[in-house]
Amino acid sequence: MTEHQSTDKRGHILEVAQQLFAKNGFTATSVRDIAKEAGVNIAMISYYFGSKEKLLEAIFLAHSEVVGLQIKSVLQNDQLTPMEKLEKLLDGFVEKYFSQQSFHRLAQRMQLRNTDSPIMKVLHEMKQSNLDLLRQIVSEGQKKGDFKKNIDIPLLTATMLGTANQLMTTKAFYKEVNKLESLSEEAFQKHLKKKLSLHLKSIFKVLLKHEP
Amino acid sequence: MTEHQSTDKRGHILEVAQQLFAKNGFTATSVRDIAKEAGVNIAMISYYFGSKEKLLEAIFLAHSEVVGLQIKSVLQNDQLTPMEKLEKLLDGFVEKYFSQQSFHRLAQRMQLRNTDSPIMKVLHEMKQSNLDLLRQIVSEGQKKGDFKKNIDIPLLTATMLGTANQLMTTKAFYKEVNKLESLSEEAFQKHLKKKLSLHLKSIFKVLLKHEP
DNA sequence: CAAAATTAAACAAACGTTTGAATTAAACAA
DNA sequence: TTGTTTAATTCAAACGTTTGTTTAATTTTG
Repeated sequence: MTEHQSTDKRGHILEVAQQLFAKNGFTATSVRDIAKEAGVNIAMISYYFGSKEKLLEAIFLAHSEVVGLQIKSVLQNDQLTPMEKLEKLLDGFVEKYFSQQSFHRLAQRMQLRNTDSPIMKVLHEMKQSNLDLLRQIVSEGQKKGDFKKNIDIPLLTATMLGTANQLMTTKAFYKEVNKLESLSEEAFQKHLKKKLSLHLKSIFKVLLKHEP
Repeated sequence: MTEHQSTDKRGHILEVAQQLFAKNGFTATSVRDIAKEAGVNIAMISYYFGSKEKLLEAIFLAHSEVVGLQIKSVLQNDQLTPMEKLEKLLDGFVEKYFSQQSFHRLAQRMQLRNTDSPIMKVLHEMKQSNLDLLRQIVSEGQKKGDFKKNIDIPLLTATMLGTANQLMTTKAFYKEVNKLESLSEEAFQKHLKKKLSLHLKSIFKVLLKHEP
């Protein structure tokens, strides 16, 4: 999308492949489809990545390198309350999710496979990182007495990611049901992002906070 | 699973195909895979269903026929409170989800496709049915003054189905994180079912009820 | 000039589907 | 019950495509 050929052909193939894999699935996408869409010769996939499977792995490896960076700054540096940190975490999650929609769609597909491969390792790390971060915030909130005890954090993260996934894969349905067809795609995305963010925040708040 | 060959070969193929499609995906599952697993000749798929694609449609059509039956009884006949009806709805959802795991996994895959086909029509009906049912209960609760106004029901259903989907596709992760490896598969499923049910109930309760 | 990048062509393997013959089941008449 | 006929089912084999990958020659780059 940003860079174009000639400068970074490998990166361009990676980007195009991610889009197609996300849209149509790994098996349903042929290397010829990718080559045609990227404007390169078929043999370049083998040349740059070795195989179609390794190309898929390269996509996930590329994403694993940028994981867990912007998060820590939010968590440790500030003197925010646990609840404020939680809000920042959820905002960051939604923001990242929306800016990487095709990757998350692809990740959903790969999760359904449930084989053990370098790909699942990357996904496992991402989930673990989400989990650890939330655990830390919740733990802090519990020590301060702001949050309940006995929080099932894996379930919470399942709701977070699951709601985002479900909303994204059925956004056409959501648009139709809420009669939002008149909105531009951009405006709709913005609307959706805000809705999801508020929704997750209210769920998390209410499940974590003590009854008044 | 229940019936076996000779009596209902068509149904047996349908069942086997659902399992394989759910596990490995539509494109990644060959008609030879299905035929071998079902113990029939390859040509029988064309004979009974016409094509691989029509076989997939037949799976969804079979599920569309059993939709929206047991629900209405829960909703209309009783003199339950809206909150009690909501609990029954969620219990029914979780129960049905767990008893039809492979279908829901397959449905998740098809939802990611987002093409318009008879399959998406069936899925659309199912979502609509869930939505309408919840809408009715919520509306009743609002009239009685038990529930808040301005509930985003599509978002709620996204959380319901999304959480279930996410939990199911990452249940190995959930098992590992919660150190439940010692449990038998059966016991683990039971544990998961109860957890999910309570989790969804508390989310729905707290998002619907007025602040005390 | 050497190394890296790019290409068209070809490869065997796997794919969904069809064919036409062989087998089994059902229907019917005696 | 028989024997005969018709339809439904099952099968191995083959069909034409498409698949991912490789080859070997060519072009571009440093």
